Amino acid sequence: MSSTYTHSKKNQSLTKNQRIVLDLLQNSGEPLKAYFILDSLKKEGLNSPLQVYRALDKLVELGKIHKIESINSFIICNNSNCASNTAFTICERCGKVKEIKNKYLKDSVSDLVKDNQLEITRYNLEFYVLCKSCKIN
Amino acid sequence: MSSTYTHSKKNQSLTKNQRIVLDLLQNSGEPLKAYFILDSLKKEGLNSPLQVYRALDKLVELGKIHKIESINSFIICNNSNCASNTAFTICERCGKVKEIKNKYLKDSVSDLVKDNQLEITRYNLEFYVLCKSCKIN
DNA sequence: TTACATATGTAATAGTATAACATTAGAGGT
DNA sequence: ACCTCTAATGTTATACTATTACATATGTAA
Repeated sequence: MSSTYTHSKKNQSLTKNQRIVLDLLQNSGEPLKAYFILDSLKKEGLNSPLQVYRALDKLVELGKIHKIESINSFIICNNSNCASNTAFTICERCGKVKEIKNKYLKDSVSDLVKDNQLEITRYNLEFYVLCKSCKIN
Repeated sequence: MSSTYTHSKKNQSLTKNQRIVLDLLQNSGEPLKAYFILDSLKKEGLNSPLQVYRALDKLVELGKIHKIESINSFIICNNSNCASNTAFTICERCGKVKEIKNKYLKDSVSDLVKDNQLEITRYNLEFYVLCKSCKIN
């Protein structure tokens, strides 16, 4: 078996471990934790935490997924080309996470931090909210 | 010995554990990790992780310190009244963390997220930068 | 003083992530 | 086809971060 494993058209050039982790996150759409991913993919041949973390690290580096720091979870990227800059809303009540899609966000954000002694290389923004359905109920 | 332990004028009404943890963070000014705090305060009578985490939780709740999620560290609050909203710069090279002081930040930030289906209850913003001295060297 | 909420102390354990090392696979050049 | 280099893998062990559970003590207010 080839290790680039081009079973699906998408996610070519990924290795098998990277692809099955990405597929799981893609199919889920929700933030998943590393050890949950490990449990879910035992049957696919993932045996150790390190295998999961290595795949996750690579996928984060490629911008295909993001880590949501405050909940130690990983989620499929909902944009394109946002390997370094991320912004999420997290519902305080139900925990639902959505990636904020806003191509102008980066510029706005840069304006916020006006200290020209430093340059922003990347950012991670986590907004806690009451989501629509939790607001109603 | 009273458990409110008003040794210093500041930080009155805190318990002993809360006060020694806060004092350490105040004197340090840098982000510290929970187990580092534990080691540092062994001689003051802190014996277990839980004692540290309980003090940290309370201080975060009071807005006296903040947790920097992406580095699992805690830092003294550099503002006032920002129990729920935090913004930091973190140098990619040297790791130095600074809290962003900007009383207009909250309004600006709210404008960024224009989806009126949801309301922001709090936020945590982590900007990775090259700090002044790392930029030069 | 009673009652209640909050904080403490302690031991055990759960959850998250990386170090170290040996091995294998893929991509490019000759 | 072969060599070489880089990246990924597999495995074991361990380090780091945080919470559960339970018994005890303290502070505050009726």
